[in-house]
Order: sequence, then structure tokens, then C-alpha cells
Amino acid sequence: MKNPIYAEIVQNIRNKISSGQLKPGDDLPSETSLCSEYNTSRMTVRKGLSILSNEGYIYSIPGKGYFVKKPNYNKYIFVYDEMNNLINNVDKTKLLSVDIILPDEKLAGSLRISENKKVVMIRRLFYTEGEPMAYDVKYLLYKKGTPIVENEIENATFPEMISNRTSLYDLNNELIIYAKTPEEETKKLLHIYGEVALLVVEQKLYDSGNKPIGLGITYFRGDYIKLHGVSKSSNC
Amino acid sequence: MKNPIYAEIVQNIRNKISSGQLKPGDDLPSETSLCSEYNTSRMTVRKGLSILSNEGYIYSIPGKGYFVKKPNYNKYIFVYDEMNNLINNVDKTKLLSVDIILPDEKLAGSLRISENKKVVMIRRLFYTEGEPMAYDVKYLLYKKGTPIVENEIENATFPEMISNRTSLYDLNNELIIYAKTPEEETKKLLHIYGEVALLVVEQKLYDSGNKPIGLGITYFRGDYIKLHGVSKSSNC
DNA sequence: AAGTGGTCTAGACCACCGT
DNA sequence: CGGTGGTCTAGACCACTTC
Repeated sequence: MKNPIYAEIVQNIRNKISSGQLKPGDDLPSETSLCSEYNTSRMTVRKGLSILSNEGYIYSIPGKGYFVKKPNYNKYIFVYDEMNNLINNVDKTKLLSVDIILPDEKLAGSLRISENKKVVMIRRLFYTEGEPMAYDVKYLLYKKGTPIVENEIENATFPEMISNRTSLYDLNNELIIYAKTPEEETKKLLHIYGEVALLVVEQKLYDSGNKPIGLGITYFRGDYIKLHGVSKSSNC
Repeated sequence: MKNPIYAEIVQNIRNKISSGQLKPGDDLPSETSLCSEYNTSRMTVRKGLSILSNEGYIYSIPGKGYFVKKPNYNKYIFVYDEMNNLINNVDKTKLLSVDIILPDEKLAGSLRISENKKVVMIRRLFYTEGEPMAYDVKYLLYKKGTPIVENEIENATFPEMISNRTSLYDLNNELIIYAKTPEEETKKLLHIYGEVALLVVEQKLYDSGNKPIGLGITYFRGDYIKLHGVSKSSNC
């Protein structure tokens, strides 16, 4: 069976949609009429329609029918990993400090804890080809049971750091990206003498109950990083 | 039928995976053994497994079985629209110029055309609450048939601009994000006097054949924009 | 009441994988 | 070869929408 019937249905309808023969809001033929059109059973037709639905081309309303969805042309997928990016990869890291601190008001608010709860602060520098390219600060909720192993921390990405606390499957992760001019301290750390913009990536991790478990801020030298995203077109 | 059987299967297996009872690489019970476990038919079991597969929890190998996938904890979804972002929305635009130009080497390479092909260049300023917040430049392949209507261009996002040339469904869209210090010309346009970093977003649109049809570069004042992304782990 | 999609069944044949 | 997943059928009942 090289050409499944459902695949043919998917292809035909998808073509009609992307060629404009079927426009957003239009209704599709009913399942039963597609059955007779393709001379197949209802389950096969449904398999095809469910694929189109997963791909974001159509949706269904019980009792009414299938309809063409509006395309979502401004959704992008980014693969972000503070150690790897479009231009340079991090080939060396330097652990600047690991401290247990009391959060200031802003940090406590961000992690949704009170100001007397302890927080682990990890400061690192990322190098590429001998040059410091990013200054990285992570804040993790302090937990007695989990010892801080400096060796493990040194080369870990943020999700890796917390992987011994929560399943990576349950991770709800949030990114905020913006540009900033560096402060004096950051300039020193990153060997910036002239004018260089920073690309700042704030990464916030939540557990399965949507409680924050960590905040990471990475200050990349603007000339050392480009983030790359691709449009999604499918799903949702 | 309030609690479909397949939904129960999905929930059970998903829980086992995110609780760590099932680890990446582990194999699931076969379809037939799940049939007897849930006392249901094979098609119902398959419906559940296909949902877990779509959600990225498992995958199948014909002839072998189903296996638990590694989680993809560093995939993010961004909704990018040059007119709307986390801090400020564009409430006014100003069309600076619309020109038909010959591309320089870099632009020609980026659009994969030869240097004697004409290109439409559109320059705009984006305002929020009276202040210029971004400088925007678009390059579109010049086509004789499609007239340039300034009114239409003025408030259009990039995909909207090309929506009369290609179906928005076929759009393959690519983003590149980086930080830069502004050049003198940009400083003037954006009323920047002190030190302000720019967040630059390059947007490249491809048609269904993966041929570039346009390049857009938006220079946002770093203090006026934050991009926001959410992890993808489970779909939708 | 008639038509729609949502769920489910109990079979079937196929291609692929291992032993 | 037996076990696995991939495709497909011809029915069934349900809940919902529309008339």
C-alpha cells in the first residue's frame, strides 16, 4: 500500500486550500459525501480530515461540518539554547560565582516567592574561541535536599540544571528577548570597550503546576549572536 | 459519552511519562496488549497513541513498537508581528519612501536574484504614542502586474503586503533576531540622542517553492520592545 | 426528523521486524 | 515464523445543529 487513500484526501484538500480554491471560512464536503467521492469508508475519510486538522488547515464543529481555518502566518518556532546559536557556539564556560542569596523585591516577585526565601544565584561567563561572548545569571529556588555540584553546573543549560528537580516533560518555559546597552560591570566582564549592544534573553522555567522554579538572564554581545526562527504554518 | 476511552489511555500514558515512570527510549505495551488492558478495540487504542504521538510524547517504529521520545525542552513558539509586541503597539506609521531600486550584491544574494532585477524598497517609521519606536525597511521582488498602492502599504505587516501575490498558507517565513548599536541615520530617524541599543528583526518570506519573495528589516528601539516566546513541549 | 461530526467495534490484509 | 504497527471496512450508537 504505497499511496494510502487518506493521504490522497489530505493532499487534494490541502492543495485546494493553498491554491485559494477553498478560502478561510468555507465549508468542506461532509464526511459521508467524501466517502462516496473517494469511494472509501468513513474512518478513512476521518483519518485524512484529522491530519488536515492537526496541520491547522481545517477545524470541525460537531453537528455542522468542517471549515477552512485562517492561516497563522506569524507564528514562529525558535530553538533556543544558551550554549548554541546561529553564529557562535559556547566552547568554554567560566563559573564566576555560586551564592545563596535573599532575593530583592523584583526577583521575589518574578519567582513568586517571599523575600525571605533563599535563592541560588549562579553567575557564568560564556566563551567562544577565547573571547567572552555572554554573561549569564541564573536564579534557582533553593532546596535543601539538592546539593549544588559545581562541576555539573558549569556546562549545563538552564533546563539541564533543573532536570533533577522536575521532569523535563512538564517544563513550561518562557522566553523574553530584548536589546540593551551594557552596564559598566557587564562591559568589563565581556571585554567591551567601544559601543556594543547586548541581546538579553530572559528565560523563566515553570513546573507542571505553573509555579516558577527559576529565572535565567543571559547577556549576549550583540555582535556574537543571532537568533533564528522558522514559521510554523501547522497546528493550532 | 463524556469520558472517551482513548482520552483515558492518553492521560494514563502521559502521566507515566511525565512522572518518570516511563523514560525516554522505553517501549510501550503493544497495541494488542493495550486493547486487553483497556478492554477496547484496536482502533480506539490507536486513536489514543496517535494523539500522544502528535503531542510529541511517543513515536512508533513499524514492526517494532512504540517508544517514549526525548522531550524537546528548548523549542519555543513566538508570535511575531512587527506592529504588535509585548510593550508597545504601533499606533501610527509614516511612509518614508517607496522606490524601485537595483539591489546591491548582498541584497541580490539574499533574495537569490541577479543584480539587474528590480526590487521595491519600502521605508517606514513606526510610532507609539507619538514617539518613533522603529525604522522598517522592506524589499520586495518587483513585479510589473502588481501596482504599488501606498495606502495599502502604509499599515500593512509584511505577510499582508505579499498576500496578493501568494497564498498565506504557502508562506515559509524566517526570522533572524539580533542586537546592534544604531547608525547615525537610524539615530536621527528614531530620535535617539543617548546610547540606545537596537533590536533588529530580519524577516524573510519564501513562496511555496522556497524562492525568496521579500526581505524585511525592522530596527526597534531596544527600550520599546520585548519579544515573548513560550515553550512548545505539548502542542496547542 | 434529517444531517452532521465524535466514538467505537470486530474483523481484515499488508509490510516490516525479530528469531 | 509470530509479533508489531499501518491501512481499511461496514457497520453501530451518540450528541449536536438545523429545519
